[in-house]
Amino acid sequence: MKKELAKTYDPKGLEDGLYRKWLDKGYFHAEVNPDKKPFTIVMPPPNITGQLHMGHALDNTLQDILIRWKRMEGYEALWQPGTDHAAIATEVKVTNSLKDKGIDKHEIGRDKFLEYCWDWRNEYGTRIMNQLHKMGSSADWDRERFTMDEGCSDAVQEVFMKLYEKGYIYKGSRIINWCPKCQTSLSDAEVEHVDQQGHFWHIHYPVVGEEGRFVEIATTRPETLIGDTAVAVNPDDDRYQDLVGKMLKLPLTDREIPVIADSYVDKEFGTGCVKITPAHDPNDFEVGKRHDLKEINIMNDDGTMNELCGKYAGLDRYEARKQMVEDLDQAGLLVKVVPYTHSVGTHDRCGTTVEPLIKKQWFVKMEEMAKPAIEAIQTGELTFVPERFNKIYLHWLENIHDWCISRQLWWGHRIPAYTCKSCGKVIVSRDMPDTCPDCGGSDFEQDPDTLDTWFSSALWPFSTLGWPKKTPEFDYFFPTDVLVTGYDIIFFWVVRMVFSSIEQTGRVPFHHVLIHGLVRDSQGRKMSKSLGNGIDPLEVIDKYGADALRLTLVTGNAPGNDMRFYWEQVEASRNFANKIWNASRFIMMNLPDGELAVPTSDQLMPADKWILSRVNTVAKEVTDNMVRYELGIAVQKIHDFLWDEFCDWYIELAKLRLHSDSRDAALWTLKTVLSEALKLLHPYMPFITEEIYCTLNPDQETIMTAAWPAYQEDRNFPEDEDLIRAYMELVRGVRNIRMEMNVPNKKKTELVLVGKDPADNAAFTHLKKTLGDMNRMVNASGIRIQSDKTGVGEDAVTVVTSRATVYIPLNELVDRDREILRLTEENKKMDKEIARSNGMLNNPKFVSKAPAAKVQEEKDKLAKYQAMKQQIEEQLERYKN
RNA sequence: GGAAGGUUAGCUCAGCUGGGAGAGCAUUCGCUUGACGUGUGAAAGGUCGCAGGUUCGAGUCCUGUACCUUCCACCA
Repeated sequence: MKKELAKTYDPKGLEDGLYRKWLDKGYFHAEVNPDKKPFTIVMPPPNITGQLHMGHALDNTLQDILIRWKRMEGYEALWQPGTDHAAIATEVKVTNSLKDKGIDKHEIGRDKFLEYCWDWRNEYGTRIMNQLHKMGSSADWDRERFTMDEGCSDAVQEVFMKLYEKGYIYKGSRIINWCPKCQTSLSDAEVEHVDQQGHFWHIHYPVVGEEGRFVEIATTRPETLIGDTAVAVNPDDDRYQDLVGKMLKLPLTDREIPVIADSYVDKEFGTGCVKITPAHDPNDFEVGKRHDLKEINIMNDDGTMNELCGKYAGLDRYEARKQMVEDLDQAGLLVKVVPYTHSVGTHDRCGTTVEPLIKKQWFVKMEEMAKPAIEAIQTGELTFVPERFNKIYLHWLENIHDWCISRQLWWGHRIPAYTCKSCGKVIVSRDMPDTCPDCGGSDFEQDPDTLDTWFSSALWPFSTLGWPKKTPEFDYFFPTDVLVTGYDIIFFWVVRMVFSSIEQTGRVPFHHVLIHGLVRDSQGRKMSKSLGNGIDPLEVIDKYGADALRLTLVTGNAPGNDMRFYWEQVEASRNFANKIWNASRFIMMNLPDGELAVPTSDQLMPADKWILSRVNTVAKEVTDNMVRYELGIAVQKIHDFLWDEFCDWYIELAKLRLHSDSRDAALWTLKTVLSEALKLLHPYMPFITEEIYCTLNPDQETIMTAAWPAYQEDRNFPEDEDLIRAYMELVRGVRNIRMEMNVPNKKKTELVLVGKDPADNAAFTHLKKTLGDMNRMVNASGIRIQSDKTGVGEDAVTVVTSRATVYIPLNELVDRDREILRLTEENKKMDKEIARSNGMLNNPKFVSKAPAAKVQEEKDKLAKYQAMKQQIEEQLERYKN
C-alpha cells in the first residue's frame, strides 16, 4: 500500500513523533568505531539557571546542521551534550528562591543549601534539555554530562592538583575584584567597565611644617582617603620637585603620609598629584609595592567602612563619601568639585560597582600556559571562523593577567586545599590528609571556597570524554572538530579551553571555532529580560514548527554577524516548508504503487537530464559552502533550487508528460531529484525532510543516515542545461508578450518557432517530442518548428531569444505602431549590449591580459546579441513596409 | 587611548579567492492552469557611505575620510 502525506503540512502534529522515533532508534548515539572517521562537537553546556533562549536556539541549530551533515557523510558523528552548574548564577537564583520561601541561606547552612541546589539542577537541567529536544537537536543524550558530575569533578581535581604541583596554581594576597553584593571575588573577565557620571573632588592635603602650604589632589573616590599611604607626583614634574620626600597631613585623620615620585603619574592629568591607596586600587597597589607602602584596608566585605574609619565606620561606601566630602568642606580643604565621566568596573551579573580589595585568593599563573595557546593560532592548528576573531583572541592572551579562580560561594567545585588547624599549614591534596607533615596534627579543615565556574567548563571538551581516565572515547573522539559558540564568551571560555587542553592533553581541544553573533529583536536591540523583548523559541516552534525556526535562524546569517529576528521571516520559512510539502504530495499522488525502473540514458529526456544535472551541481556547491561554514549561503542555494527550479519549472514540465510515453522517466526523475534535494535540506529542516523522505521511499527507515549527495560526473549534462535554459527564455518571452498585449488567457494561438541554426532546430524538435503537451506552457494551440518563417503571417508578433525566434499570429490584437515601438526598444537594448561587448573586445589590453576564457565568453555574447539584433531588425523592416 | 565590524532596493540582510548588482518581506499589475493563494506570472525599485589609488576590469583589493555598533584598556 502506497503511503501518503497528510493533506496539510502540520509541524505540530509531526515533530514530536519523529523525534521520539529518532530517540528510540538510537540514531543520535555515537560509538567508538574504528571503521569510521570520527566527527565531534561538544555542546557549549547551557547554564541550569534558566530556559532556552534565541541564542541557544541559534547555537544549537548550527551545531545540529553540522553534525547531521557529517553523520550523513559517513562520519561517526558525536555531538556531546551536557549542562553547566553555573556557580554564581545558580547560587543567586537558589538563594533568591529560598528567600521567597522565607528561608535564609546562612541559617540553613552549607550542606542544606547544596541540597536545594541539586534539586534545582535536577529540575532545570532536565527542562532545558527537553527544550533542546524540541529544536530537533540530534545530540547523543546517552552521553549527557554535567560539570559537577563525578567524572567532571575528578577532572577538575586532577587539573587543580597538576597545576598546583607545577607551581601554576598559587594562593596569594593580591588586589582582586570584589563584589560587595555577591560577596565574592571575581576574575577580570567578569568585570564590565561602564561609563558613569561622577565627579572629581579636588582636595587640599596640608604640607607638614609649612603653614598654609597644600598639595592639591584630585580623586573620584574621596572615601578611600583614609586608606591613603602616600601622595605621588611624576619625578620629572618641575612643579613638585621640592615636595618629594616631604610629609603631608592626611585630612580627617591624624596620620602623616609622604610625597613620593613615581613615573606612573601623568603630569598632564588632573593636578599631577595622586593620592595612593594601595589597598583599594590596582594601580596604587603596584605603586605601593614599588615604594614599600603600607596597605590599609578600610572596608568590610559588604562595602561598608570598617573600624579603622572612626566616625565613618559602618557607613556604606557611598554614604561615607558624602559625609567625608562635607567634612572636608567644613575643614576648608575641599577646593572644588568637577563633574567627570569615567569608566567604572561593575560585576557583569549584578551590576554592582566592583571594589578592588586585597584578599588572599587562589590564582592560576597564566604566562606560560598562554604561550602555546597563542602558537596554536599562529601555526593554524586552531582557527576562528571568521578569521577576524583570531586577533581578538590573540590580543587577550598576549595581555593576560593571572586568573583568580577562588570564589566565596558554596555551589561549585570545592578547592582541594586543607589547612592544619594546629599549625596553619596548607596542604593541597585529593583527599583530606591524615597528619600534618609539619606539626603532626591531625585536625584539618578544607578551604571553604569553590572554583570559578569556568575552571570546570575549561575542561569540558575532554572531561566529557572521560579524561583523566584513559577511555576509548577520549582516544577516538578527541580532539573535537569544531566548537560553535557566540563571540561573547571567547575570553571566558574558548581561551580557557584552549590553554587547559594544551596543558593537560598536549593537544588543542578543537580545530575550528565557528563564531556566531547575537540574535537581536526586530529593532536591533539585544533581547533581554529587563526589556521584555525576548522571543521564546518554544513559542515560535509552537506556532510555526521547529523547522521554520531553524531555517529562519540560519537564512542570511553570516558567521560572526548579529542578526535580527522577524516573525515575517519565520512565516516565509514556514511557507517554504509548506511548498515542499505540497510539491512532495503532488509527486506521490502520481507515483505508481510499485517500484519505478531506473531509466536508461536514452529514456531520460532533456528536461530530466537538466534537473538531474542541476541537483548534482547544487549538491557540490552546497557541500563546498558547508565545508567553509557558509551555512546561510548553502541553505539559500537549496531553497532556490527546490522552489525556483524544481517546483516552478521541473514539476510544471513533468506535468506535461504524465500522459505520455516518457511518464515513467519523469516520475523516476521527480522522485530521485526530490530525494536528493531532501537530503541536502535535511540538516537544516530535519523533521519535514524525514517525514517526506520516508513516505516517498517506504523502504527507507530514515533520511538521517542516508548518504550525503556527492557530485557524480555521469549526472553532469551541460547541453541539456543549456537547452532548458533556452526553453525557459522562450516561454518567458511568449508569456510576456501575451501579457503586454493583454491577450486573454483563454485565447490560444499557434506559434512558429525558428531556431537560430539547424542544430538549435533539432534540439527544440527533440525537446518538443519529449515534453508532451508543450503548448500548455505558452498557451498555444500548436507549435510548429521550422527552418524559416514560411507561412508566418504579416501580423505575427516576434519574440527574439538567443537560440530561436518565435512568431505569434495575433492578427487583430496587433497594434503595428506599438509593435514598432516595442521592437525599437528591444533593438536599443541589443545595441547597448553590443556596444558593451565591443568596448571590451576592442580594448587590446583586455584581449591580451584577460584570461582567454573570459575573452571567448565575451565574443560569444557579442555574436549572440548581433544575431538577435538582426532578427529584430528584419521584423522591424517588415512592419515598416 | 587602542582594536574590530557595519554603511548594498522602502525594510532586514546575503554577495567565496575582482569579470555584466541578489534574496526575503513590503509595493504595483495579472492569474478560480486539477500539489500548494502559506500559491502563481510579471513589474517597479540601487551613483553598492564619500574621496583617491591598484587593475584591461573594483560592491569585492589598497589608502584616506565620515557616520553607526561592539570589544578591549590601571590615567587617579
